[in-house]
Amino acid sequence: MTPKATPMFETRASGQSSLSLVLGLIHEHRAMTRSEICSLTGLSRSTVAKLVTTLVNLGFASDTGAEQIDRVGRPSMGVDASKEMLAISVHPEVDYLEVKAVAFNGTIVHSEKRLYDEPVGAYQAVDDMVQVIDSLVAELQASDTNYRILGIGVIVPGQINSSTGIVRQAPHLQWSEFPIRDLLTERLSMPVFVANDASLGCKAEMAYGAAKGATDVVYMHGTSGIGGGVFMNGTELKGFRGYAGELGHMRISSGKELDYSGIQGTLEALVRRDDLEAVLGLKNVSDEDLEIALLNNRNPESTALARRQLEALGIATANLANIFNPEVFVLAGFLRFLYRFDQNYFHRVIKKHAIPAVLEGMQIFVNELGTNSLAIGASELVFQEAIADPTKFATPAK
Amino acid sequence: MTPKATPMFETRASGQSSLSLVLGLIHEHRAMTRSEICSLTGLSRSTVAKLVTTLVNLGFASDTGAEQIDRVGRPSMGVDASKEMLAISVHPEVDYLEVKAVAFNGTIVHSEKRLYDEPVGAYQAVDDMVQVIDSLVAELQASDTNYRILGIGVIVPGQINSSTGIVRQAPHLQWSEFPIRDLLTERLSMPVFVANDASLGCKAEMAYGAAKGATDVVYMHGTSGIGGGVFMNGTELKGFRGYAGELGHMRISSGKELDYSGIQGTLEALVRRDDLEAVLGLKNVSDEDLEIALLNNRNPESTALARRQLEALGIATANLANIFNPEVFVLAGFLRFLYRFDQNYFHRVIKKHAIPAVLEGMQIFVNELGTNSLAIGASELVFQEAIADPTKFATPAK
DNA sequence: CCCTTATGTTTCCACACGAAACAAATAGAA
DNA sequence: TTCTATTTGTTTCGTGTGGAAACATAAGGG
Repeated sequence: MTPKATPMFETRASGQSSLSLVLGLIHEHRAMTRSEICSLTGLSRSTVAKLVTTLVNLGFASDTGAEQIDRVGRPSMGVDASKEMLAISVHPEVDYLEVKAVAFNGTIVHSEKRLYDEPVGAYQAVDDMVQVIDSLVAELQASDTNYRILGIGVIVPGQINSSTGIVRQAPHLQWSEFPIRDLLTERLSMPVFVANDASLGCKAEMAYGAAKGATDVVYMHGTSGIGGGVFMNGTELKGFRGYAGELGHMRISSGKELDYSGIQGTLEALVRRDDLEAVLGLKNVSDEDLEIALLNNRNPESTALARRQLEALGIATANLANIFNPEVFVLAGFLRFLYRFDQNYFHRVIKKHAIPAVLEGMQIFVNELGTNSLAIGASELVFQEAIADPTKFATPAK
Repeated sequence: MTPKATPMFETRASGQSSLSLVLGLIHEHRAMTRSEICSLTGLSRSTVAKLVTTLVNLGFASDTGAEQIDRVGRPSMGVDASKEMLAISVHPEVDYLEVKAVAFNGTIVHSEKRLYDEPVGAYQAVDDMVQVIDSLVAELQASDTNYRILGIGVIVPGQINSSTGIVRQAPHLQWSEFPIRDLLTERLSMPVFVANDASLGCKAEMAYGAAKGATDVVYMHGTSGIGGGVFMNGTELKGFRGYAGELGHMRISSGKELDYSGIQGTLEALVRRDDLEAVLGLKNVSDEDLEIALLNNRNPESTALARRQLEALGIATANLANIFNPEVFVLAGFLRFLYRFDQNYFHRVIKKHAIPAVLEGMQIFVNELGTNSLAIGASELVFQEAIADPTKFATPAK
């Protein structure tokens, strides 16, 4: 019964300060005027002025001159999100390692890809990451722009516990129980954040893509398996240990087909990219080529298979609609063109299996963001942390 | 592009003020000392003193004398959650209308039940509610204790849009598109909050029952259908329009059995209370009687049926575990004794269909709270609102 | 050139919270 | 009993966040 010294809650900071609020808006809009900030936040002009100047001093934003013409009244002054504050995204895959640098205003400042002929082990991959990032950091610091790096965002194609930063299982990479975050933090001496690839794809689509403006989003990404990301009321569903969103393992049929985890009748077992390749006589082709082949060669076999897969996907989608009542569904990866193959049929299946109430106003989209989507999601991992506590991430400025 | 006058966010109040924080703790603990508040919140003694006195002035708490002996140092002063601040819970069902008054400290101050011989229409039900509540209010105000009523919490056995307060569909009551909240608000001139019964059961179990302390909880309640409630990271999953959590309509089999909504192969179609009654030769018996019959008459037919149902329930649970990665599952209603019938079998089914990571540390419980669980959940609806903004709900005090 | 409108700027004020010094109430030791 | 250590309540004062109001400034329109 001795009173503990450690408080249960952070007294302040739970209340997202106005500084964070404004910084978040600037990041989201990339550029806006002071008066827009006033009307969006409800803060007074005096307060906004103070906040913006501190943000400029911290380096998160830059003051642009008076903008906007053509309206009565004194023109408001513009604020831009910083082009110099960076987050570095790291994406290890079976056959490559991709590293990008994303600025606070969303532009991709740097992008490089190291190809692998054969799979490398987890520790080797970390060595490579460190090497690539170190040389990138050196290069950036040598440049004339005053770049400052806030942290690293790692994109993991597998199950990850985001609070401990340990990769639980990444089947394709063949990593398991790998403490990637701590290893990188130690060797890079920068804040490192780690998340699942589908979750990051969803985050990016919500920020700047198909699900822009929506707060309740379910995202399904088909590669070899089917990964998922779910955001409810604007925040990600993480679950107890951080493994929430394993949508591919949902069982929807009593059939005996096995998925990659050896579980029967799951979505992943019924909707398979390699089956689509096989029926079209293809193997290991790119998404683009598979899309063209599927949409342009409509023969009875491929149509039957696509329909079977669409039915399974539709049942899963209806289930998820009943469970989550999302505003937007986003289909990415090969689900994107499976959907396009016959979207009317897909909608019919959903209508049959979902209760009508949850379908009201629900929208289904395919992903809009292309190759940079994961990098942007990973940068968001870093930036959201910085936005939550701008002063912590303050670099002394030159 | 004209700047809107209405701010997107409430500037303050988004940051749960310390006043709310402390009030929430007092409500949760029912009684605690000032020093406990200090150590739990990390607030300073001076701040806690100020906050507590304002809460006492607002009527949410009462100062008790110095308590706790047997330890060195000046004894800390106690604070009790108010016994006089009330929320009224209203529960319309097919054959009864139940109204209770719950105090801010969790005690049930009043409880009454009006039985119906035959189903009444929605408007008749509202008339009855108003009548019962009006006379209850009169009675409470006549009493010597200085009761103050903060609001009404309505328990709806059906789909409800909690933001608009419109009952979308309540199959048993045969209500549909019924704007119950606005009707009651108008006629009672008190804040009225409305929510689904399963959601309220879950809320109550999380606050004071089987799921106490957990933040990620999935709750399934079996009556005639199967209702669900999901809380992730401490907040309820509502979805876009507020219909999230329709767990009973999850499709888990390709069979042709239909559920109450005419959808095939769903959990609700496979796990049915009336089938259990039928195999035991019963009809319209209470949960208690059905539990006794099921657990004590283990014949081959009932065992086979219960196992089939347990398998379906297990698959559904595994699906939900994959999707949500919850910390705690709570089974209520007839699922409670279906689970008890053979919980080992149930666990085996789950293990077969869920990915191992999500089962780590996951616990399955049956509901602990009894008859007052829904009333407590409904009161929580009102109290949480009051806690979020105590000054708004301040009654002038006598 | 004035008037209206919308914005930036400055000053002052309210409020929430904390730190520090002091007072009070306990248990245990001398 | 008396003194000390310990814990908590109380009071005072300082700090930081944000707002209101008055004023200055930059547009467009007559």
